[in-house]
Amino acid sequence: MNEDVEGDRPQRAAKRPDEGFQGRRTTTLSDVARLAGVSIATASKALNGRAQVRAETRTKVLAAAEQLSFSPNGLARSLLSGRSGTVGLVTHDLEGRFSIPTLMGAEDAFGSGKVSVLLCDARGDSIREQHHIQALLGRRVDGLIIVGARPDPRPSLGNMPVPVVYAYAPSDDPQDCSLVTDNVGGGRMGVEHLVACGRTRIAIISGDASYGAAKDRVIGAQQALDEAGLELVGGQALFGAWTEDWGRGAMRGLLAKHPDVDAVLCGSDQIARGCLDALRESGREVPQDVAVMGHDNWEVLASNARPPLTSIDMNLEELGRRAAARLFEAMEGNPAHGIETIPCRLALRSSTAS
Amino acid sequence: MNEDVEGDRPQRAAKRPDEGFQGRRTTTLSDVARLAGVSIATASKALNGRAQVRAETRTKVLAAAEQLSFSPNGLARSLLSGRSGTVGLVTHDLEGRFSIPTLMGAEDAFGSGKVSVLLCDARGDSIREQHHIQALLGRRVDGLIIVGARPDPRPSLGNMPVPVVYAYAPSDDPQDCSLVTDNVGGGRMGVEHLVACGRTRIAIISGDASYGAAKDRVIGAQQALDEAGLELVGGQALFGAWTEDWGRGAMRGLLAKHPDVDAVLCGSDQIARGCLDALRESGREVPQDVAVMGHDNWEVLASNARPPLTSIDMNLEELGRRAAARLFEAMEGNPAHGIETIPCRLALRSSTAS
DNA sequence: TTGTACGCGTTATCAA
DNA sequence: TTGATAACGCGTACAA
Repeated sequence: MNEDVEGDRPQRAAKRPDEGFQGRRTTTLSDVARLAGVSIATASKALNGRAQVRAETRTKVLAAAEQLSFSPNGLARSLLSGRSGTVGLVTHDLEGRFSIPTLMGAEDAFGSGKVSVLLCDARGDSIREQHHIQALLGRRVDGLIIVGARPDPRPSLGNMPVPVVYAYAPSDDPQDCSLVTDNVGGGRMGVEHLVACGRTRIAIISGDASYGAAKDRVIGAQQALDEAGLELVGGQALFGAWTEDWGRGAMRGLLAKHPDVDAVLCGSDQIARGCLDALRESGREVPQDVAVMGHDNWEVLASNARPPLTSIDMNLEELGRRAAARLFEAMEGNPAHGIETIPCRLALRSSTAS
Repeated sequence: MNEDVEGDRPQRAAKRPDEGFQGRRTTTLSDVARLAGVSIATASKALNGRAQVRAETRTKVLAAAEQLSFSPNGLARSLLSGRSGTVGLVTHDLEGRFSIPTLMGAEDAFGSGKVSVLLCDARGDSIREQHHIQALLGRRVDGLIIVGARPDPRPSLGNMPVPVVYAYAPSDDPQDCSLVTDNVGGGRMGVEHLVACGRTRIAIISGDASYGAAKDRVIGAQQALDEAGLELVGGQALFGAWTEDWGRGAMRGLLAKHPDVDAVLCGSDQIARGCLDALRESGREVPQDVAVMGHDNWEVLASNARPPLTSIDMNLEELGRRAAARLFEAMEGNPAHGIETIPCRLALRSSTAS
């Protein structure tokens, strides 16, 4: 049991109380300095590319660092600089469809640089949210992104010691910085596309009326209809649930009462899938007889539909990237206020190709 | 522009060079100590519930901390303790279906306690993976979880300064600790369920043959068929793609050649959805005439199917939790080795209810 | 060009 | 019971 390995300074071996893993101490800057035969300060300057160091010395230090596979301790750096280089991302919809692209966008916008994302799932529970936020603040995150589960306003966190950006679900305080998808614009875009395809007998099968998203999309669609001088088939949008079942049932009812319908704008891709099924079973051809549009552009549903489904894409990744950008700006001292709306995008497939 | 706000110690105001946000310095332990009229050491003890402090003093300190809404600097703590209380989670499939539940399980297992998750998306790129790992190591994560995009073995990261656990995609080094889903067992479970439902003319429509998962599931199914003394309808499993289209086409072919088939085990829920469509259009009743099973238990596909789809659930959340647990053990000095397999679970719905 | 010394915010150890 | 002090690992004035 004599310590004849790693011959250098065995007397430190017993100093650390609680060596969880492998008992191998991580190498520090002073290890590098010692091996290179210089002071810690010089080693630091050499490694950080400071100018005041002789080329030969720098080479020596770099070699030593390489040999010891030195990696500077970010915690120590952060402690010194006052910024941790991390942001907290608290999501309320990790299992769901909406937070993931947002998260990807944010991770994307940060990832390349020197910022890492600490992820927490609060699952719609404000107690848990508070808990996570305290933990993140304790870790001295430089900022927070709060991702909601649905686009309805949520209570503000109030004054926080770091900048906060709300994504998908806006804060109810207009002083906060929020980013949301443009549901009104999405609905409008849907109708405009159908009109451009030459449709005039348009119906809307929306989702759960308790969601602001459902109503907003209908509002936008109605605006576009008005501008085109068209009446909604059936007189009003149909509200129900975000399911295929609802889409099927509603479509059947619609066909029974208004067999001359030539386009259906759906509140989600799931609803649209139900519509497509009902139409096929009634013998209608899509898009020849009836055009169908979804919303969300959920790839697995839209691409695999028969025919593949034209859908409104909410640009969630862009929303995430933008949230990250806004947070970044706020961290630099230029906070934005109010609600910023990210425009939708048309994902064109065959279900409307006129 | 006189500083007559926050009256306390304005002379420090100009000390910090780079006040990104609000110019408000975060309160430190020494602020608390000063306000409470005690030393830093005493304040620390009081806040951490150490015994050697008078009750009255503790109250005083607690009050001061409360008043200043003090939150201890985790970075300083970590620097001292040598553990950051964070783990890095590198995923290769953030947009996909499999990493999210795994991630949730891991977040769940850690989240309640004192560990936070740093998330990185490497997108299947080993360069990016290496980059992220270096960044995480620089942040002194206490461990790493590597989540693959599919269950085929992947190259080991080799010796790392912290414990590593591989989830979903195992490492090719048996000395590493990996957790995977039981694809063989899942296939077996599928056939056993169909046999228990009284089916004897079973066919298999699998996915992309280049995936180990596709082949493994078939192997397990074949074992169960052998044990039941049954022959596979068509003599062999059909391989194709992970799409509804493939499921539809394959099912049609199957019905043409083997109209007496009474059960189909599918390689995924998407494939199963295609099967169901083809069966319905051929006039077959599910499950009366033909039972159909999926794999993955992808809620949005399985629950909304007609009829709702029985599926094999891979227990990915459990896999994530287990990965977190194994990582935790390794961090405590008890690393596990080899590949651990998480059993599947039957998600029973109407498409097989005999 | 190099080295010394200080501070970042905590906790633990000792002495008072 | 309390307080001064030494770490933790690094960057950076300042002195040599």
